[in-house]
Amino acid sequence: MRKGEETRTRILDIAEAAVLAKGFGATSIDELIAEAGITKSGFFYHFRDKNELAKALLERYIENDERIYDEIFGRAHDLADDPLQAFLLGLKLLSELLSDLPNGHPGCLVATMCTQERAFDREIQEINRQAALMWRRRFGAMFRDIMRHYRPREALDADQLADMVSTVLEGGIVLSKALKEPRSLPDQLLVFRTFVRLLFQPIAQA
Amino acid sequence: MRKGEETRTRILDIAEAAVLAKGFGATSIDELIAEAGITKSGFFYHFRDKNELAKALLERYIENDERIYDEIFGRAHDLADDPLQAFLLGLKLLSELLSDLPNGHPGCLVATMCTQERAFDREIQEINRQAALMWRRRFGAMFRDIMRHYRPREALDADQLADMVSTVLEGGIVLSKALKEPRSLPDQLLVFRTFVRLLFQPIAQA
DNA sequence: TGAAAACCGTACCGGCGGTACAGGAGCGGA
DNA sequence: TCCGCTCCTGTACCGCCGGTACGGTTTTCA
Repeated sequence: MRKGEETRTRILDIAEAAVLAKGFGATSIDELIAEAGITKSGFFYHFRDKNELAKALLERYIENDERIYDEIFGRAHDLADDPLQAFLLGLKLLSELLSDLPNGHPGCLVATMCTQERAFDREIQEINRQAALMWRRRFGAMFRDIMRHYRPREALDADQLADMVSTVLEGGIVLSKALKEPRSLPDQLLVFRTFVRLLFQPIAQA
Repeated sequence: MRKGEETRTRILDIAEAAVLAKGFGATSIDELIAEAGITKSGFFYHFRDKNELAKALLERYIENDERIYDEIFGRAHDLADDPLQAFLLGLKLLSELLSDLPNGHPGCLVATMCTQERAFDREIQEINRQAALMWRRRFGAMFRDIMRHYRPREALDADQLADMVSTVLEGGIVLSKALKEPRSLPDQLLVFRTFVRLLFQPIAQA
């Protein structure tokens, strides 16, 4: 029904913000229901327990994440025919999008859930793993496409390069938060972009 | 006194492992004292509250971290005169050290504490920030030294390059955990190493 | 040997995750 | 119109956990 979905979404919205700000353990159900204006029974009507909240939160987060990547790199591929140029443009668009977040990136749920591994069940760990594999497939395909047109100056594995995108994003988020410098994340992404450009730059002749 | 220090260290050892495995919130004091073989009173004799435990944990972790970097890059600088070769060697040594960890990297306390930001007080956030700044200073100095001898193929800021080391390490840890592939972290470090080598590679002439 | 350090034991508090269960408002369809 | 389903509310309760309070005891070192 409509009403139920709306309440459930509201709980997820509130929970996501709280979890990214304070961590999962420090986010209490009492706090969520107070902000959502429902009772404890209402909460447990929607989620069997806190772990199921985590699962729903994670699934929704990953789905949204994928949508953003689809959009950005889709647009990049529309604007540039060449796979390398499209990828470099995508990185730039992503960097700009991250710059425009007023308070910096709110944090990655995948990261928060795997820094607290054993606090969650195996199902969640598996969802997390699949998310990372999806990133690898996505960017791996792009690098393979690039490599069909450009010869890299150094022999690097497409999957490892793909993982580098995730690494820089996750690491950049951590560093931005630690340093309290929101610019670090988009900047790091641009540094990586320079590396990629360098890697596929044709050898200058004459 | 001596005995007190030993008990305190034992608590920290147990806590560190538990926090890295389950997160700070999911680590209970009851659990720690059971494993340490002491009582609750004993715990609170050593630490005023859980936050002070976190602080001690973080400080000890960072200290140890710095010591490892000192050792590895110190050794690299002993083995290679050239600053670039020394840095590249240091990255390789670090990658090898990370490969040799049987169950992969246990996790970075700096990362876990900043993905759970507001669960801790400002003092801890400041310690975290200082740690990230120390990394920047350390690697920034190395890159500046390298740049005095090599002209980079692309104009990149030494501090941003320094941050890239932290980014790759932190991101690699997250990715390794998410994928459950311990090799990812050392591999990512080697990919970064290739990028650095590429960046400072002299332009080939005929 | 004596004082300080390093605990132990016990009792208690409030918050939180979670359970159980009864009941009720609203709403759509037969 | 009333049945039944969704979507909750209200109340009571449980055990774990962080934390406090405080008196007593052992251990250690000067």
